[in-house]
Amino acid sequence: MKISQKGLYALQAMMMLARHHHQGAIKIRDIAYEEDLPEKFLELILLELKNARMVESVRGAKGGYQLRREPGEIRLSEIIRLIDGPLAPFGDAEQLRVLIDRDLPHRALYQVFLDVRDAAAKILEHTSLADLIVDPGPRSGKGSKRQRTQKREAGGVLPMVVGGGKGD
Amino acid sequence: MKISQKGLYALQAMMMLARHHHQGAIKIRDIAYEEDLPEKFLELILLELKNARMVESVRGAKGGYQLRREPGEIRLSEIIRLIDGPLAPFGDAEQLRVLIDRDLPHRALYQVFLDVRDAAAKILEHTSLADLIVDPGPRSGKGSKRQRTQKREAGGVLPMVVGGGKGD
DNA sequence: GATAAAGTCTAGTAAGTTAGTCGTATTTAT
DNA sequence: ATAAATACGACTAACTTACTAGACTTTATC
Repeated sequence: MKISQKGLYALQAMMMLARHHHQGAIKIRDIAYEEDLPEKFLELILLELKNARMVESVRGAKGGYQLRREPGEIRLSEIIRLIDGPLAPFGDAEQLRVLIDRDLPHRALYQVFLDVRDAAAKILEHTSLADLIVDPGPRSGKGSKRQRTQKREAGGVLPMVVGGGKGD
Repeated sequence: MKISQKGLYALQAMMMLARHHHQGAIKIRDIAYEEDLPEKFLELILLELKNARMVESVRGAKGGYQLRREPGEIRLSEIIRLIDGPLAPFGDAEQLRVLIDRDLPHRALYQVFLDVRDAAAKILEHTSLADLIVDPGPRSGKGSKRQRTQKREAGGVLPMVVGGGKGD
């Protein structure tokens, strides 16, 4: 799985919209300005996010974009899959499963690929926009512990050892 | 992290060489034939693997390629990093660490990217060619349990829950 | 020492992807 | 009516990917 520049822009835009959630429609220009993204390109990205029903738009003067769901309900995996495709490092999960049971000599390799995609999916499906936003400004007055979104369906614990390798 | 076609070819070629380890130099044509890879392209790949000192070549008639180390000592992470670059889904680990401490508004996002790369690294650094080979033919007469390479430096257990998500 | 079988190396290239831009049309608040 | 906004199609330069071609070098064998 590779996150493109476009994918990063999408994530940044979504984070920005999450930060300004419930402040009504935000116009492209403001998102572009606040996140320092190329305006015209961002326009295309937002259109895609809209077609995928993650955001909604208000047209005309005073228009703009806003999230369609609560930030806590929007997972990073959704955004990444939309813009950059499957999480697997090669092909997609379905294809890998087929190869694992049909390509005998290479099945162990494909199983490793699938393990990698499962590990990535576990992280990205458990992290929502709400887990990323730093400070929406001095608004809602609850505590501010940073924690990870738990899954509704089939949730397991996740170990998540963090300070692993050193190089890359 | 994305594994390209070229990266897959490299892994297949290395697996083939692991299967035929200690059978002397194997010629490009035989690797290409057995793994069904484009011969001329494979040639370039093997050259890269040679320059990275993972394989060695024997020139001239009766020449070919062979692994420079035992299959159990060659990790998938090495091959993938060589051919397809860093394991991180965006940038590389070093860059992500810099962003995490300098880009305040996005640090949580970059931390997630780093977590994903750490998870991938943990798997790929603990899996060697020896863990992938199916059957070297009826040779060395020991048992044949499939297991994962343990790490020499700073080894920890790895949980590795396997049958995770369903789609991609 | 000629020949043939191998790896080495430099180029080139067609097709696809990425990261955008431009211009126009449409919708809506004032 | 006008101005402010999104919607949408078309285009493009630069880069990357997945190769192929061909000439050169090294070595075993007769």
